[in-house]
Formats: sequence, C-alpha cells, structure tokens
Amino acid sequence: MLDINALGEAAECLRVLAHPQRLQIVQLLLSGNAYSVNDLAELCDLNQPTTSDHLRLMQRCGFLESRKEGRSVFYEIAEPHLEDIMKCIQSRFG
Amino acid sequence: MLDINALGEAAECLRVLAHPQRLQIVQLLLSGNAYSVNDLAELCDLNQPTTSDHLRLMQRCGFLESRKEGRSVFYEIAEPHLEDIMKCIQSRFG
DNA sequence: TTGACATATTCCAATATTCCGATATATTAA
DNA sequence: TTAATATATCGGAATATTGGAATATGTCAA
Repeated sequence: MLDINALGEAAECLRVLAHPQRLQIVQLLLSGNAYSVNDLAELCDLNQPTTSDHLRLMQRCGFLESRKEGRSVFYEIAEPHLEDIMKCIQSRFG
Repeated sequence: MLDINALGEAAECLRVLAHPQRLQIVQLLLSGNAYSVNDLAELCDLNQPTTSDHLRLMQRCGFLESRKEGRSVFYEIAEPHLEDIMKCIQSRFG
C-alpha cells in the first residue's frame, strides 16, 4: 500500500501519460526506435512546438531522455516501467 | 499498437486515475473490501461531496460499481485491469 | 408524519492544461 | 558571412479540472 505522498507522485506521472498524443509517442518509442522531434510531429500529426512541449514534459518526469545528433534531437524511453503500463493499456483497449 | 482513437479512450481513463485521492480509493477498494462513501471520505481525508464526485467519475468510466445497502452506498472495483495497473504503480513508487 | 443521517447534485472561483503563433537558439551548408 | 533547417521557449487565449459551500434527494427510525 502506497501512502498519500507516493500516490501524489504517481498521480503526477499518470497525468503526464494521460494524453492521446503523448501515449502515441510513448507507444512509438517503445518499439525500440529513437525518433526525432520532427519524426514524432509528423507521425502524431502535431505541429513542432506542441510536439516539443509534450516531449519536454515527458522528459522532465523521467519518462524520456534525449540525445542530440547534428541538428536533430532524438528521444528514447528512459523509464522501464512504461513498457508494463503500456501493456496493461493495450490489453484493456486493444 | 493502438490507434489514436483507442489511445484517446485510454487517455481519458488515465486522467480519471491521475489523482492522489482517487488512486487512494482504488487502492483501498482493491483490498477486496467494499467501502461506503462516508468510509472513503474519512479514510482519504476528504469531505463528503468531493468524495461523491470522485466516486461518480470513476463509476462513469467503468472503474467502480456501487451497491446500495440501507442508507449507505458501497463501492467496489468493477474493472479488473485496475489491479494490474496498480501493481505497476506500486512497483514503481513503492 | 418529523428528524437524523447518507449520498448526490449544482454552482462557482481558483487553478491547471492545452495548443497555437511568434520568436529564439543551435547546427550545418553554401 | 548568410540561408536553411531543427528544436526550444515564451505569451496568451480557450478550455478543463478541482474542491468548497449550499442544497437536494433518498432512507430509516421513532
């Protein structure tokens, strides 16, 4: 049983995850590929600043990490539990 | 891989879950006990209308179901996947 | 019936989120 | 250097969420 403080942290992370395009980004990155901001913007049908916002949000709570390569920034999954949570979600909504 | 519509539904459900006291309520109900609104309000340190709001929200998206018994309304878990998701959360934040 | 209790609903103000356009920064090519 | 490309940041408007106060509804006991 988690106490109310831990549940508060968990709630913050869930709030970050609770967005269609952010889930889509996580799903794409869980395939193992790293994608640039532009790649993700196109794949998710978002404009560039909005995509960057979503990625920054997910990076700040430890879900993602970024790697600069030339002019591009590639994002990858940094939080291993995302795979488990996404499996739960896919088994419920798939 | 879920499409954007399924991810939208998933995001709605995650948003419902993404609240400290709502997580606490789910955690309490997953113990197997059913609790009344008043029980949950006391255990979660919430006032009565707010507790009722949270419960209604979780009932509407299928997480909970209620059973009337005399003057009280008892809530229980209705969505089996909540146990899996809560296990993920507990393993990450516990 | 009345009174007490349990829950639900409504309204509202404060706060948070989302997403866009404009702009800034950084890197590379010419 | 300038131009082009990729990403990040800022400001603001529209929208959503939260939680409290007041009130309504429903149930039971006397």
